Amino acid sequence: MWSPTEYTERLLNPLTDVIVGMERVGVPFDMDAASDLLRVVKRDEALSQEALLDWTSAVDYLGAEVPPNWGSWQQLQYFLYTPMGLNLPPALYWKKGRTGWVERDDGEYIEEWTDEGEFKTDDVALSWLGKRHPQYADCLGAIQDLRWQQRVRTYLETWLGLAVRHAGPHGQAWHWLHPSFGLASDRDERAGARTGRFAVKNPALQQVPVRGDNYGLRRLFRAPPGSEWVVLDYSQLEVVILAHICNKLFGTDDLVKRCRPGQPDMHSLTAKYVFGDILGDARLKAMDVGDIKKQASTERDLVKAVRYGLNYGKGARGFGDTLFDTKGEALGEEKAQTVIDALLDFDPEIRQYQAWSRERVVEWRGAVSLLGRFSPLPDATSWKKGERNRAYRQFLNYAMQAGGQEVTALGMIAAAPLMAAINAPQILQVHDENCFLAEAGQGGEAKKVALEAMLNCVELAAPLGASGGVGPSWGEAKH
DNA sequence: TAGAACGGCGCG
DNA sequence: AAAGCGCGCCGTTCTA
Repeated sequence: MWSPTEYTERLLNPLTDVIVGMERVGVPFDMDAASDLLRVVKRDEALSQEALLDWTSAVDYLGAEVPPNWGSWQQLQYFLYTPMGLNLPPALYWKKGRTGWVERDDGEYIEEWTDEGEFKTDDVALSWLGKRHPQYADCLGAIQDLRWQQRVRTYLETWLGLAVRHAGPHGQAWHWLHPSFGLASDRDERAGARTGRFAVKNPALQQVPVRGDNYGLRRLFRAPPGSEWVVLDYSQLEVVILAHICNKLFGTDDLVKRCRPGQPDMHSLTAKYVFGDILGDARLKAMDVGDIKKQASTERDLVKAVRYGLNYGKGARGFGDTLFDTKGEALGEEKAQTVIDALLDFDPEIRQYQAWSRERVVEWRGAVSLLGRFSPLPDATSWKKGERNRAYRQFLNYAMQAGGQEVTALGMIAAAPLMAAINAPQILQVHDENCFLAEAGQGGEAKKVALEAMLNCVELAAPLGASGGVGPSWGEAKH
């Protein structure tokens, strides 16, 4: 733990210098490719609109001349459930309204909820409806497509509107985006998150689509001719932090061992254990868990999702609603609890850490980070159970998220002078990922230098891991 | 008519 | 659903 003075001098002040450097250099952006892509997206968007127009006329929008505005969830909801007459989705897709507080027999106050309310129209709900009503699957799919296309168009228009042209660190004229890091530039003066993570705004480059992106948006963030994009990611940084914390608290090293280099992939190992050894044979059969899949993903992805959800306090109720079997039905609380128990049996340290956190959050009414920052959580002693539970979940998360941010910050600080020496400045940070711009042919060397700095910036009980890549753009630099 | 509230969704 | 945490941002609808 560091003193406030140490924290300021060794982390906050030098981090500010790195941030100022990133703001000055900017993020290279391929405007020509973006303009071309914008035309493509607009065309796709028009096709989706056209397909939907057929649907609206086919079902006769209850006599109204005007088709729904697909950007309005209220109008969409009306369209789906009244003119189209789709069956009601299960309870988990309802938006419920709070009616008040009730005192239970044991004196505990809990919130009371009503089933009356509006239907959700988010992506999960639309997918559910599409499965339940195959004859409307195309229509619902077109709505989902249109939403994505509209979103992508908005991204592109925003970036195109913000890009400026000037010479980069290696001398070439190119287009650049200059987001604000940390302290925001608009009316919101918050300096990033309470956990210490900082924000990247105008544009929000920490949210550039990557999962399921069919347009290749990250390829638009392209190094100028004569430069190369270098990216490095910490591997499961928050798990490493958790392993370190457990080692310090309980003297155990089960998680630590699993982070060591040369160990089998953590999530695959866990999946094999949870679905094979633990949920094998009798228990597996009894709960029909052999069919468990999270949409089309693998058991590894499911176990990974459960591990991260658990780390942040997600419970059987939540997992029961967000994990699905192969039939597309929600797993349910009971089966989800079985999966959770299996993972906790595999990693007893997590159970220990959760019990410890339950006590500490009440005692401290706050949480402490790896290097000693304190985050107040006064709700830990609220008379409302929901607020107490939330404070507990925030406590769980704070240790890992704040710790991860501190490690990343120290890595950036350690890398900065070394990268300056080889003319490869940092241009972006996305929580556990650092991007640099190297001179052509120097990407490999730059990657080595940055990796070394990132891995050795702090001494933890569990070893840090990272991997990286070099390429002409952000999208193509991935390993 | 500007701002707040809300749903929805992008990322780690 | 303050039943997984942390953010920013967009469009629609509500409200002062």
